[in-house]
Amino acid sequence: MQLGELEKQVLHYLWNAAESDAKQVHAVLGQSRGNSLNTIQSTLDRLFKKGLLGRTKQGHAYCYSAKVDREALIAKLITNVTSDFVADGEHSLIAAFSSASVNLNDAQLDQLQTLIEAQRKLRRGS
Amino acid sequence: MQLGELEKQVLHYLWNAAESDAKQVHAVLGQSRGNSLNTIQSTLDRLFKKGLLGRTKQGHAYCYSAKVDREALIAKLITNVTSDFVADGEHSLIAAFSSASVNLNDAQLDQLQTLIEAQRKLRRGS
DNA sequence: ACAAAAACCGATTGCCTGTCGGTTTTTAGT
DNA sequence: ACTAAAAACCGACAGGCAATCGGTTTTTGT
Repeated sequence: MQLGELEKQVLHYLWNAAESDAKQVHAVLGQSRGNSLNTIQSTLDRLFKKGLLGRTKQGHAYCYSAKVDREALIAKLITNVTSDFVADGEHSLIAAFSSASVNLNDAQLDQLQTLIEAQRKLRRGS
Repeated sequence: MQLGELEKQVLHYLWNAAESDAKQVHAVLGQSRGNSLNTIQSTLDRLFKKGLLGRTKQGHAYCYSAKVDREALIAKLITNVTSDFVADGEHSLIAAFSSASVNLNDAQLDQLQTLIEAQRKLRRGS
């Protein structure tokens, strides 16, 4: 699944705003980019069809809201883009880390370790 | 950077084979897919221009070889696909990890921790 | 029922991969 | 150096997807 520039901006917007209809999104994004309301509407519809947004008829217009949060989307994108290169049982993050670890500084290594610990704690808890 | 199906297959091939010219790649991939030699040549050239393959004139023909290994490509793809969603200063791999850590099993967490340790040891050493 | 608002449809553009035919350049052998 | 074959290069077209809207149909509130 490929995301275009406008689609990304819309997602960003909906992660930080309350659920909005096309008009509202257009007021914020479309105005500054010079898009027509229709363009925004198409984009919202495309994102909806991709399953990234949810929508409900709110009186007059559809109200859109993010269906997947930022973290879930990132995870999804990673899986999509790497799935052809990872073997069963392997995880792309591990493969990526083994090649990228050199580029991480000490603080980032610490950060990663902390995240691992947090994840471990989470599992022991449940 | 988007990778097409044939491009992925070529990369897979070159990770497992010695450096090859178009003819050799065609013999293995093109034959079974019904591609012309030209198609393979174009694909090799496009991958070269993307910086994923290296090539040297070997007597008669260009000999192509993978310039980035599988792990590095995975890291690159992850960075590409996530960069629009991570804040400045944040490392995309770390952001990616915090997004996807839930999908790692215990063994994979261990593995990651081992890799971090190895990287740390490396730094203390030099 | 009617006017306004919103949704929907269809067309166009631009970018990228896959696909090759055909032409030019390079190379090896004599 | 000449020539035939091999390889590289060029340009074109199809197919897919995002962006972009104009115009038409449907919905909705009064």
